[in-house]
Amino acid sequence: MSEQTVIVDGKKVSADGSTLGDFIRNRDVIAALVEGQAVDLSTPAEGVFEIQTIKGESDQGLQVIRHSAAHVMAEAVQALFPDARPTIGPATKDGFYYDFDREEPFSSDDIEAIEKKMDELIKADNPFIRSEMTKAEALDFFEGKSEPFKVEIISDLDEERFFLYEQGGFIDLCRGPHIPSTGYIRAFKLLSVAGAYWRGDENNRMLQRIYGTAFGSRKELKKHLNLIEEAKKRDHRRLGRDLELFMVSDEVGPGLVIFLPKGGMLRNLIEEFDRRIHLNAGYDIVYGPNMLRDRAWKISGHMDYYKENMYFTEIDGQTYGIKPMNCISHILIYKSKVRSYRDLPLRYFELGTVARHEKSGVLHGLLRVRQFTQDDAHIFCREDQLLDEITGVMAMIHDVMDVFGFDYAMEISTRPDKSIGTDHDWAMATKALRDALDRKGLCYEINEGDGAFYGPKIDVKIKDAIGREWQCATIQCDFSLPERFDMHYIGSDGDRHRPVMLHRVILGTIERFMGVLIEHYAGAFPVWLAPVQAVIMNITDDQAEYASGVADELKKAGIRIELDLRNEKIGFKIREARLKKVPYMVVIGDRERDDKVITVRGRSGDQEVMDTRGFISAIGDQGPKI
RNA sequence: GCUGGCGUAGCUCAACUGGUAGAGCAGCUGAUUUGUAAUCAGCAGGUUGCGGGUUCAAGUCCCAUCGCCAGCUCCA
Repeated sequence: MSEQTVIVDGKKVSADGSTLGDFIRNRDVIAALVEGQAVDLSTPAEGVFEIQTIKGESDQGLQVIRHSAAHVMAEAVQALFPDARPTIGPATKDGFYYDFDREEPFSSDDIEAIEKKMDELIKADNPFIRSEMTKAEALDFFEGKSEPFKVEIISDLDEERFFLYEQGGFIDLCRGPHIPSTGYIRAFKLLSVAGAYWRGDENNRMLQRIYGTAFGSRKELKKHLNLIEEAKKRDHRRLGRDLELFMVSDEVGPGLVIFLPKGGMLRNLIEEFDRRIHLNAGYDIVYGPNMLRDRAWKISGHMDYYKENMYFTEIDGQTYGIKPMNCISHILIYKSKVRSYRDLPLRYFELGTVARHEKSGVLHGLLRVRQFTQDDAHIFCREDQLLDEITGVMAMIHDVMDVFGFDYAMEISTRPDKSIGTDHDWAMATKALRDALDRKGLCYEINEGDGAFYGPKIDVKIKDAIGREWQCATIQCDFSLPERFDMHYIGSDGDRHRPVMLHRVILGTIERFMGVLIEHYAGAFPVWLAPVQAVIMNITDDQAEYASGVADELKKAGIRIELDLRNEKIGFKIREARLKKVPYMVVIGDRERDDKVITVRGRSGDQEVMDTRGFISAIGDQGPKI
């Protein structure tokens, strides 16, 4: 061992050391970056000149801690349940999991026992020791341990060197890096057990996945657990019931939503806004029927590719399919007469209600249902108009998300292996999608090969209360349907040409959008969306008449109000209005009646005395400027 | 659809190892006329999701079915 100097986070550190860890005297540091690569602190220091430290609180550090926690969990499971075969156990966005193959399911008692065992293992502070094997050695080793899943992983990988990590008595195949020793895990919690298919394929065996999370400190962990609790309070299914927005009924069936009066009002406000922006953007409003003869679905290809997801009925010996999409009618509208190149683009908009037979396990409140209404439109244009049209749609999406205050992420999905359309079509359309985003300077991810078989698409995702992402807006190019329905227009050259077709939604579906919206606002909708904008409440019966007069005046001005004349204390009425998240409470006592004014109390508790007219104009100013 | 968990009053939850289904809130009635997050009292509310079975006896145990929840797969 000889003295060596390494630059650690820009500072020179000299030490007699053989590993990177010898140059760091800080238990917050759990790994290091060498030439941009994350490595263990046990990595030999020989030949290393400069490192950056990775601390437990950093995103990268959390990943390392969580991944290591997964290993410790696997060790605990192996110790307690030797029959459980380990498979894989990565870190995730906010935790980790490990999948096991075991006949008997893990019970909540088992989870508790595993957690306890992990505590022991962490206390033991066993070091993570890295070693290396050739492919043959690794295969031999895991075959010897009867771990078929590891053997499968190794066989499928096209690499020669394999790395293993050992801590305590547990050895796992792993690239690393890991924390120096188990004691570096300062705060973790196991959260749930669920099934998961081996390698994510539903044809494979179902494994048991144990979810957990870990943080750099107990405080951070507690914060995270609180966040989950808070998110539960925002759950749109709970708020939907508490605020009397919607319901689902066993008699009606799963995935079928009934909107209650307040939810109906909210929906109506959203739809009115939606129609308005589409009219402004040059769309025509159209309506198609909810069921169409099977002949139409045969032409569209749905009978071949989408039949399992459709509902059918028979009328006069003819088969009809309930529409799972709105395109067919729009195409038929296009084809109802000969189109000239001068007519294009044509934009048909419909709040179209569709029905899809979703698998029972995926239904989720308003976010995943079996009958829903899309704010759907189909744009038919010439190739040279495609970029402008996509740009126009992106602008609408931007404006609408801005109105509601949503952050969103975008993805472009490109040509899949199985697809139709020419190379020219795909290249041209994919370029148009990219150019539209680039033109607006928007960031996006590319999902190679994830497009529809009939064309590339842009997906827009917004987040719900607990960070789950939901697809709302989407723009899809379609080379299939114009072909199948033999659509055309007459060009300036007098020849027939095939139009380009875009499917697009802005809100996506009204149901889902409302679900995300409820969670986004935690039920406290902005004034322009609030089903009830104000509750008028009197203090005693003496002001009932005056309060009714105020209520009439507000109602006449189009303000959505409720009149609370019940024989209850004002504190009780205010409490109720607050629980219902009503934006304004109009309090009327003797003072207000005598002075012919009202006292308006906002959500935050601030109050202002004003006359009715002033209140009306204040509320009227709060809608989006469109 | 798959794996696991769970279904008790409108809502939130009780009911020890099988032994007469309870409470709070909401609702209704009455009293109270009240100034900014819960006034008091009384009443009513259930074939324990639905259907079988075991047992002297089932909310509780078993089977089946419907639904809900978490995750997986799929998807707007």
